[in-house]
Amino acid sequence: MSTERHDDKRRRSAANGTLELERFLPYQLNVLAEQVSRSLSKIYGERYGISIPEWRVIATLGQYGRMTAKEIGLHSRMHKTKVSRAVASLQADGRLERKANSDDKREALLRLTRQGRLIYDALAPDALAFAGELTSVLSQADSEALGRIIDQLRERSEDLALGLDRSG
Amino acid sequence: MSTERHDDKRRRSAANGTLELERFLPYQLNVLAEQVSRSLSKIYGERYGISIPEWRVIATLGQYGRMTAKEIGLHSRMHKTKVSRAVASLQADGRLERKANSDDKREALLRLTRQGRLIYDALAPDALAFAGELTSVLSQADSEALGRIIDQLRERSEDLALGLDRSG
DNA sequence: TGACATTAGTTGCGAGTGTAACTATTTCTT
DNA sequence: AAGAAATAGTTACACTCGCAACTAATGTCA
Repeated sequence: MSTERHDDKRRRSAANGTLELERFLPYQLNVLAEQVSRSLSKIYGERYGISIPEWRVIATLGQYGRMTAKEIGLHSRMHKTKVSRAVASLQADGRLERKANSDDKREALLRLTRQGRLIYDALAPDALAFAGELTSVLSQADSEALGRIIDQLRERSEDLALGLDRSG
Repeated sequence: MSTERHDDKRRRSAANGTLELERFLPYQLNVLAEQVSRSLSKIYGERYGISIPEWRVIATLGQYGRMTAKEIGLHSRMHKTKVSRAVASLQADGRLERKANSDDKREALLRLTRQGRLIYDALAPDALAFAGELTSVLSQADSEALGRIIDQLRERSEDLALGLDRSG
C-alpha cells in the first residue's frame, strides 16, 4: 500500500515515512483535547451546570474582576459570538451582571454576581485539582517541557495558517 | 502568609496555584488543538474539499485497505454516527465503495475507490509535511518527549473520567 | 457639520455533532 | 428451534458553532 522507494523517505517527516493516524500530531492533539474536555466537563456540567464557554467566562472574570465581552474573548481566545452567548446565559442565570459604560455605550462592563463568584470559588480548586491529577503522571522533566512545547506549537501553527492563507 | 486576610482571593500561593486560564492545561490543549485543526483544515478543505472526519476515514482506509465502519471508528476514535456520515459523504462523491459482507450482512466492507486513493496519495505527503513543519520548532528532546507525554495524558484522562463517573 | 468607516455586541442561518431511538441481522439462552 | 439480547449501522432531534449580516454607537476626515 505504501511506497517504499528510498528517496521518498527523505521528504516525509514521520519516523518511518508512512502516514499513521495514531502517530499524526494534529490527530493526537485533537483526540487528547477532546478526551480532557470530556473529563473536565463532568465537573463543569454535572457538578455546576455550566458549559465550557461559560466556564471560561467565569474563570476570566474571576481572575480579572471587571471586563468587556471583547476583552474576555481576547483573553480566553473565544469567538465573539461564543462570548456573547455564554454571557447572555450566565446573566440569565443570575451569575453575571452587565453595567453600561457611560463613556462608550457600545460596550458593557461585565462582572460576576455574588452567586457567580461562589461558583468560581468552588470550581477553581476543583479545576486545579483536576489539572494536577492529570499532570501527576508526567515526569518532572516532561511536565516542565509541556508548557514550553504547547506555546511553541501554537505559535508555529498560527504562523503556518497565515502562510497557507497567502499561498492558498 | 502573616498578613493574609480571609477574603484575600488574589494572593494565593504559587504552590497552591492561582487559576490562570492561560496556564490551565485543559484550556491550553483545547486552544492548541483548535488552532492546529484550523490550520490543517486549510489543506483538507480548501485544497481537497473534504472535512476532518472524511480525512480520518480516508487516512484509515489508505493505511489498512479494507475495513468495516466500526473498525474505522475504533482506529480513528470517532463516534459511529460521525463515521457513518463521513462514509456516506465519501461514497456519494465516488471516493469510497461499500461491499456487502455475505458472512455478516449487518456490516459492510469499505475501501477507497481509485479516485479516493488518488486523494489519499496526494494528501498524505501534504499532511506529513505539515506535521513536520509544526514539530520543526521543537528541540530534539522536546520532540521526543511530546509523543510520550500525549499518550500518558490521554490514558490518565480516560482513567480520571471513569473515576468521575463513579463518584459523580 | 455631515458622510463614511470602524467597533462592540447580537442574531439568523447553515453545517456539524452526540444521544437516543430505530432497522436489520446475528448470537445467545434455554 | 424460538424468543431475548446483542451488534452494525442509520436517522430524528436538540444543541452548538462560526460566518455573515445586522444594530447601535463612536471615530475619522474633508
